[in-house]
Amino acid sequence: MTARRVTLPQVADRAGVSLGSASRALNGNGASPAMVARVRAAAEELGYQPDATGRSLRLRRTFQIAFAVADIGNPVYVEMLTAIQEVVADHGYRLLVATTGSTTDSTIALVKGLSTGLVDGLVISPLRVNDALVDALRNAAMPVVVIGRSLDGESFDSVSTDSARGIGQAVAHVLQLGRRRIGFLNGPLDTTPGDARQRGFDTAVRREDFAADVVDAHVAQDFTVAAGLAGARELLGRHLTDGTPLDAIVAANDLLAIGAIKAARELGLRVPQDVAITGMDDTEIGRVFQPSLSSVSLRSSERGRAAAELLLGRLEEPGRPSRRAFVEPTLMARESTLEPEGVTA
Amino acid sequence: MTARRVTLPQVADRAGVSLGSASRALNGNGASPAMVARVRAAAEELGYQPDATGRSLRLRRTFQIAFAVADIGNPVYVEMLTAIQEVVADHGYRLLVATTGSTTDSTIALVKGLSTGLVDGLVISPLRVNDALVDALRNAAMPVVVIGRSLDGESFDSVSTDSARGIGQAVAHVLQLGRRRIGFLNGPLDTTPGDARQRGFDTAVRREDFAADVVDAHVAQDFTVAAGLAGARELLGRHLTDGTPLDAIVAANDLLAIGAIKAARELGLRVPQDVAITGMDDTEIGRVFQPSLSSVSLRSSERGRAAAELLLGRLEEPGRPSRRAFVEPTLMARESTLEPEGVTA
DNA sequence: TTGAAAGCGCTAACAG
DNA sequence: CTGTTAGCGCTTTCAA
Repeated sequence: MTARRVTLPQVADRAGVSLGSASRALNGNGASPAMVARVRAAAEELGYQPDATGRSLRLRRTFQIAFAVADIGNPVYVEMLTAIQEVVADHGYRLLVATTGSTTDSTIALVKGLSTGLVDGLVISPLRVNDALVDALRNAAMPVVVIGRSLDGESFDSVSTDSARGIGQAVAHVLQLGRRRIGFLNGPLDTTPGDARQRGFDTAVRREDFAADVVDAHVAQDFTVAAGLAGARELLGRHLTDGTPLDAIVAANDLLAIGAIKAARELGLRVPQDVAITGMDDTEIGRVFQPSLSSVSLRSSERGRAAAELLLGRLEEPGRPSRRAFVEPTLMARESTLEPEGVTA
Repeated sequence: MTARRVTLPQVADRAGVSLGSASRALNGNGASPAMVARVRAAAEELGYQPDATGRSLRLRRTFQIAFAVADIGNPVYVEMLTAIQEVVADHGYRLLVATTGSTTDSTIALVKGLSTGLVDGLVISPLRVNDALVDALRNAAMPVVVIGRSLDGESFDSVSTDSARGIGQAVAHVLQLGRRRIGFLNGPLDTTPGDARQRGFDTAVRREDFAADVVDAHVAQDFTVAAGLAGARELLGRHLTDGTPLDAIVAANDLLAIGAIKAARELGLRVPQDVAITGMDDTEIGRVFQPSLSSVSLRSSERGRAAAELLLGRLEEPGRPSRRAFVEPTLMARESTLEPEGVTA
């Protein structure tokens, strides 16, 4: 183990040719068939594996891509990660996982740390954004693709979705089911998704055809099940006591929604009969949950794949104008909003 | 964006000192305070970021480590990934995520591909193992830590657990609850975990105090919810029809167990009243599920952390004898086996 | 087509 | 303490 590696000069020696010829032979540039054969044989014999670092230094490319998110544990990011990994691996790139932390400062530090030539490009999905971060991204030493709000006008390649509209779809869905006392359970408002989803809800409420009698919004501490549980206890609880029990909760993501289902159960409410609950992100955990969770799909895999493809495209053609991919949200109606049986329309 | 990067000679020039001095000043080796100040200032001014590739080539270290698993989407691996990422980031290393695929051949190819000097070490959790893979791992150009079965006697650093024993704990648990018709729902037997867990179940069944009346085992196609659902339908179904309905299912992981709960519901069985169900891995998805899933914790985070620490330790002290970390399985009893209320023991 | 040589950006050994 | 120089492993000019 950890044996001294075989280098190209050694291969050249063994083959009795020059270093340059060995390189050319192995990389399939102008070399005679005989040369190729000799060098290949020598390389094989010695178990030669070209050194990635030497190669990178010379080529000024590392064939590495980084994916940076606040928290890799989040199922949404895992989906993106999987998709990105698949795409870049297919193109001979390797994937570095980086954690931004939850602040813009830590994100900026990360971006700077990555700007050291060790990756050829970066896919980032920042939770919070400010001007300094946009600056850091613009000055980064490599191409950047942003997943999320498309920053800074048109200057970055980006893939976005309209989660505000997604919230609108969820609201429309519960209204259509006849629900009239609607709670919105959001995560922190100073995050990109929290902000967008809040706007989505506010817009939905202002629509002419918004027919609810009771509307209430609550901001949970975080986009997690635990925060959703606590937040929904509060949200559901205050309407139980004031005599306007909510019959629907629209949650800003699946984890919050699952927390809300648990809170509803605790309070003796049936889901969906007493209270319909929707999530967002359409994660595995929601699909598998009992009751299965109605959720607005933001197509995380697709966004990941699109981001990877944008990045690879730019690496091939650095000067091209920036592009923006857009993914439509879609509501997936499941058991957490649909009455179990014989609803006779 | 993608601006030409500032190099150390440029910094040296700007500071009016030699290249060597600039390097020393920045790396905090023997340099006078005045020198350090000048160089720092120049570096700051130019926005100098040392080039990772040049550095790596010279140092023969990349400060990168790789984590390789069959499928990063699996919650267990995500937990490990998160833990590993945390540890290595704390020590200034970066984490590369690699996918082995599900065969030994694809895993071997990956290991060889990683043996090109681009990572300083590898943490791998192989799903399937054979001699060729062990060989490839032994000949890898960098230290390897194996999570899972400790391979090849003592020669690798490894972190393992006793999942066979964990299955024994689950069996003991349901027996203690008075269950006497027990089904075992496993995943593919040609995998390391499938094999170990099967042995665990077989051993449990042969124990003197094994008091069940009915014992049956079923192998699902995969370690997934879908496979668990299909497998449990079959397993539960055949005992419903033959008049020996199972009152407990021990599943080989949480995803299978959740599939089993869904199958039980479909068949009109209450969990845990009619059939108690246990999982393994103690994942978030199981903890959050309704009913919350009794599961044998294999402490994935801890195993990830331990693996990362073993690897970092070896990088500091390459010649040290190989070590093995061991993590005890622990049963976490939850609602999927515990009667809801007032069991008056 | 081949060989010789330069050089990517960096650190460390060697003189002074 | 500082400057000069070599060299990590590789690809790619430049001549022959």
